[in-house]
Amino acid sequence: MKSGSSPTMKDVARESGLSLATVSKVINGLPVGKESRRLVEEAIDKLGYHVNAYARALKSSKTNTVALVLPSLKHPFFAHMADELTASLTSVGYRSLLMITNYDRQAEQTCFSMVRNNLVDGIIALTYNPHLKVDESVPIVSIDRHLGENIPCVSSDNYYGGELAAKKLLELGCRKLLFIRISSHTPGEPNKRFSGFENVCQAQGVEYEAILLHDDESTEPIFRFLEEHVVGEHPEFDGIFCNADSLAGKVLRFLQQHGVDVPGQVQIIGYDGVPDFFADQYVCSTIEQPLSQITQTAVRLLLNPDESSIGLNVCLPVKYIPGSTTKD
Amino acid sequence: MKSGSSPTMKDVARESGLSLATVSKVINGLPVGKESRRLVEEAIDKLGYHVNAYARALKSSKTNTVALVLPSLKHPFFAHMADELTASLTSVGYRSLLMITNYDRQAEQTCFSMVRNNLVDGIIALTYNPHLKVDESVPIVSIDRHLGENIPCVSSDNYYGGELAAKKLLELGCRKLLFIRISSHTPGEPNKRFSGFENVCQAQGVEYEAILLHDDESTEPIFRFLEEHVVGEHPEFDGIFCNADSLAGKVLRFLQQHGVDVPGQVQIIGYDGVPDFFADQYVCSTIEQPLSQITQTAVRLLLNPDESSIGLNVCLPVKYIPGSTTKD
DNA sequence: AACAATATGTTAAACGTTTTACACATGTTG
DNA sequence: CAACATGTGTAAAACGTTTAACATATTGTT
Repeated sequence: MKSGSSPTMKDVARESGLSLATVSKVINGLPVGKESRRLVEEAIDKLGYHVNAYARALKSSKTNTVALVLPSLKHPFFAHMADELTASLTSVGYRSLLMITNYDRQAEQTCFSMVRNNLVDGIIALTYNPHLKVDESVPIVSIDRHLGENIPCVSSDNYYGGELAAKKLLELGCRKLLFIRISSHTPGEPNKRFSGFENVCQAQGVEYEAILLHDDESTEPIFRFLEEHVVGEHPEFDGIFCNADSLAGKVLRFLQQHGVDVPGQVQIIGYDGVPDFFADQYVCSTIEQPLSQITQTAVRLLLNPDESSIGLNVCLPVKYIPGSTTKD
Repeated sequence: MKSGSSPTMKDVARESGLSLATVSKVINGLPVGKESRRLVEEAIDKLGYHVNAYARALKSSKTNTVALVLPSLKHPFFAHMADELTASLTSVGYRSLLMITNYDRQAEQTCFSMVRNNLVDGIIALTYNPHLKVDESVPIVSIDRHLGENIPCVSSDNYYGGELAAKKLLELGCRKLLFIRISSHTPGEPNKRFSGFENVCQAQGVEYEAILLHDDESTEPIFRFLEEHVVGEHPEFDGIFCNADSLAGKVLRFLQQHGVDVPGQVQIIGYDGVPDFFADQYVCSTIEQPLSQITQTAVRLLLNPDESSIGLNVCLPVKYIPGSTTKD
């Protein structure tokens, strides 16, 4: 073994007096004589041998690495997602290659191209680019968005989540509902939250209004709307559903600063259900996404594509979590 | 090219009628005839060739990948750190291999062993294990902790941060200070926050007390202490310095729930300076760590170890950020 | 005692790059 | 016109594994 560089299987073979193939077998847990195994293991210990992942990947075209393509880690929901995905992957012997896109379509495309045909065994992605060119040569699992006919997608039950929020608000005595939605320009599963919400309102003949904000715009218009229709003695709306806790947090703060009593006059329900790390509690009443289930399912779907028990598209149950912004 | 598998340099060579070596030169931007370059590039486009990162890494022992070893992404500070580290690395053509340790010493060791001698070109780590065996064969940059004589460490100016907090509280009229510290069992740079704090108090002859909580313990004892010495008509302490915003957030909430007027009766300063994502503002008055500088320095230090302008140990300036928990 | 059958090892050819040493024109110089 | 620098391209040997195909030793069966 040349000093400075690390020991290879060849060195182990020489040290143990056995052949390269035998060493390989020991390393990979293939059947090998008891005595030989001992000799090889001793040599490995003595030399401090570690398998070279790159040589192995080259030969076996198996990298044991999965790319995680996420918009940002500044949003706690995505940060938690990355945390749990990595944990899931680690527990089954995989590594995570982290790629952050900053919600940029070009960057998303770059990620998908970079991993083309090598580098990773699969991709778990949460993307927005509607024209994403996906290469079928690498298995992909998408979160919250359909990327193509054959690409598995896992999401929470957004439609039901929307229904649930509307139902809860009505149950809690609200008479006129407001849906505030911040959304990308891309059609994705989360848009179904609105359908569910609308459906309940219409079925129950309840008045409602919905305002939409694109994620590349300022939140100003929303605040102006609130100022005009909610702030004051007699708010026009007494129940607000926001399609993200982060948005709900801002709405809550704005209303509080403008003297609106939450949940007294107006009740608010958000979506996502990531606890606020600092306060160690939920920011507001919310529809909680089953984050652990989502990540675990994504990993399973990616690594066992044939496991027929899970479908191609998985929709996981959401749960209502009462918090400080509703009367329950 | 066999169908199903991806094209290799060999295929490109055949397609372009040139040799393997020439193709390699084109790919790596080495000098090559104009016409040859064109032919090769055409063939690459036509076949959709992508270089195999593993073969390249094997041959050149350069992976263009850096391991990020962090305790968790559930804590926004670390999440932001991962986000920015990845951005920095991406901007210079590197990839991030994400490894989460969950503050577990064994897991930390596993990470350090896994990357041994291959897999990555370097490690950026924030660890707690005091007995971490580090292998000098891979360049390491440590954050907030000295890992060894030759291992660069980058941190914020913790000592000055502690001083600053004490000075500010005194400036704002506090008479008796409380330092609440949550800490791992490992001696690390952040412990200097206390020294700085203590130093100012002693120099100015101000009364103070410090309580310590290990990060594997419940926060109960702290709450009991607060209940006994702070809650009530006449709080014994009128200025509290917490060595983390997350801790400060909990203290703040506890005091508010028990009727203490913050910042009226008691003022609080935290440490870290990560804005609360939901509220879109700082949780409390705080000593802000220069996160971007930390991450950028870590990356520079890792990739240009010889650049003598940066020292082996870098200590970056902190800043006081007034917030809702102090009177300024 | 002869011969399968089985257990255990070995040899050598891949995997897809990079890179050193070399070959061959072509043009330049004394 | 020999001698030589220069510009371009090629051949072939690595890098450290995995794995098929093969060799040899061991055991059991008649």
